[in-house]
Amino acid sequence: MARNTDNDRSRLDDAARAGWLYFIAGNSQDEIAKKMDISRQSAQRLVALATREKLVKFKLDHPIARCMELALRIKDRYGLDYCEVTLTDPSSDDPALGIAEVAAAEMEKYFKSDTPIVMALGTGREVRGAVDQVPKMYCPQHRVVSLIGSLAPDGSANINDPITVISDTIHAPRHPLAVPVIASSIAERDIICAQIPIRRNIDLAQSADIAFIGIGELNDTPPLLTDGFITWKELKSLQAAGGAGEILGRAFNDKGELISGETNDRITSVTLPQPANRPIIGVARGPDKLRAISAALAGRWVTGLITDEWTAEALLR
Amino acid sequence: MARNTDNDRSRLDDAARAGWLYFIAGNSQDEIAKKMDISRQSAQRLVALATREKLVKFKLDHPIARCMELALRIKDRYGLDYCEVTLTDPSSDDPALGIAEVAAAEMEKYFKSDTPIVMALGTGREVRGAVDQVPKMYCPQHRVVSLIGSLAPDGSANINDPITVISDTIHAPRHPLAVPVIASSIAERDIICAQIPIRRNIDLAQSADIAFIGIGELNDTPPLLTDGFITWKELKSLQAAGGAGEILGRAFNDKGELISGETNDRITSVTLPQPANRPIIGVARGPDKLRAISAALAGRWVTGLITDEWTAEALLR
DNA sequence: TTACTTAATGAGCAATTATTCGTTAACTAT
DNA sequence: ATAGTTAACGAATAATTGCTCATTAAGTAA
Repeated sequence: MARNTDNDRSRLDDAARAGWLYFIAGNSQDEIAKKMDISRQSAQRLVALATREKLVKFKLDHPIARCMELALRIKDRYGLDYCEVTLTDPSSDDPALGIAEVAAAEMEKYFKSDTPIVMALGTGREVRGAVDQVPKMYCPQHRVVSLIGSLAPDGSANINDPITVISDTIHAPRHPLAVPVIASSIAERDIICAQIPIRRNIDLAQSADIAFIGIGELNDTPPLLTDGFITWKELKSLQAAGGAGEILGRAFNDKGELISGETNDRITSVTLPQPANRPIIGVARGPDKLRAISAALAGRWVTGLITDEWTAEALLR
Repeated sequence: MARNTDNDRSRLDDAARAGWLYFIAGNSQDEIAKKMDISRQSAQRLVALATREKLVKFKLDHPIARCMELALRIKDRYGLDYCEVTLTDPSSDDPALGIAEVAAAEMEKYFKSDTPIVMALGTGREVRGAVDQVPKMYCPQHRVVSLIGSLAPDGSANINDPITVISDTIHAPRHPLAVPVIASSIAERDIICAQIPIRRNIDLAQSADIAFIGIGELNDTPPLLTDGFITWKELKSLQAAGGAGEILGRAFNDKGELISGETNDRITSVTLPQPANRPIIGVARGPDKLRAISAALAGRWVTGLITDEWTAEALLR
């Protein structure tokens, strides 16, 4: 069990202090140990804790020519308003590595605005990774709204919903969508979405000033399946219908056209305009998602893309 | 001699790439070496270059209870609108360590504004350190203006003037004050300051939305002396008149009252309102400056202060 | 071309940092 | 109170990183 929170807090304080001395003041862990009057090992542990808990953030502030060029070409080729390309670590399989940091910086930019905005968020590891990177801020003027249900198939609410996290981070009111992602029938979907509070959130989400969404793959192990939102049979039938990817649970083919029927009819998530007519930023990278991203761009589901070097190069081939 | 710039650029690109793989992707230098197909030592050098050139920025994102509390008490005690307290590295003698990063973040906040602002800057290592930390941005809507002359005693223009640097960093028009810091006589000062272009800049600076200034000490080795702006004799006479510190070259006593006569009459720098009636942030820390900071606060020369834990504690004693 | 200067390189070594493991301390639930 | 569980700790050691130095490559001036 965890000790009391006070203890945790002061330990994090110590970690922050150690991390500061290490990264900003450039001390060795030995020096930190002396200054904080702890053992060298403890100093090491505090520094590790500070990085693990992301108390210390690293930011790369240099325009890498190759990435700039790729971003420009992607924007041009796919008619995007916005594109950001970050580096690739070929050996990492973290689907959010790099792009999460960039997406977080972009989100932060919006939050810094004085005029109130509404930000809509999807789910997925990329969006989740991004909200984790946003620094603590105080902006009660903004609102954050979910684009997709937060109830797991077993009915449990997802406490780690990006909306919950970001709302706590920036101290803004949240509007989660407390509904199952996929209803058991079309009729049920209609009933759920017709409920006044739900309806209101959906309306809010549809009028959001900016949206960040993941783009999901529909190969044999998509999160949709492994998280239990759809069955193996449903996946197979989406694939058979030409499913290339999904956004907010809605599957589309390689041209980016919605697949009709199947689970698509029972999805409760917010319907995005196609082609996108307001800022919708897709956050995705990696070989697994290449086909899905390409299809999403073809279908003009997004107006912006945050991806990595490898994916950008592949998209341009 | 330096090789061509293209070479430098691509080396910095490589450095950024290595730094990214190291700090963000968490690779070891060995792994980086393999991925970039260079030797381990080269990888190490690139990572070092990336940190040295500040391509990778470290940011601490955790409210350290002690610093928050000190900031609150300073604000309260000295009637400031704004105060930020950062950590202290007792063994470092860098006068800007820590506070430069905080000041840079604060500047960035202003620059992120869409509505055009005018930012006025003083000189000194703290302000210089801060502008060095501001990331590249594109904000031609803002203007930056100097509060103090940029001509050294020998008549040479200071290419490393904070105004020049920040103007390049954020791509905003600059308004330097191309005059000697101290004129040789009161009459000369008046003539210099009456020139139309100079006059215009001074007016602009006086209407700035925000100003960041250093606070200088008047002990036996102040930068004013070592940089040759004033003579040993002038320093002694300022000290004899009770000089406790200086802002923009103007000396004041422990109560923060301007010393009359002496070099103060020949200073060409912009006159700040006393007490300050618009946002003026002082950036200073350290035992050497304690007396000067205390005097500046007493005289209400600033509405905000960025300092460190040690100085904050000392100011509250 | 030749001599000279500067920068980049890799080897070897020193210093620092990370991990593992056994022990102790602190809390929890009975 | 007591057994059980978890976190923190320091020692030892493994791994990584930083530095020095001799050498090579590349550019520069005569």
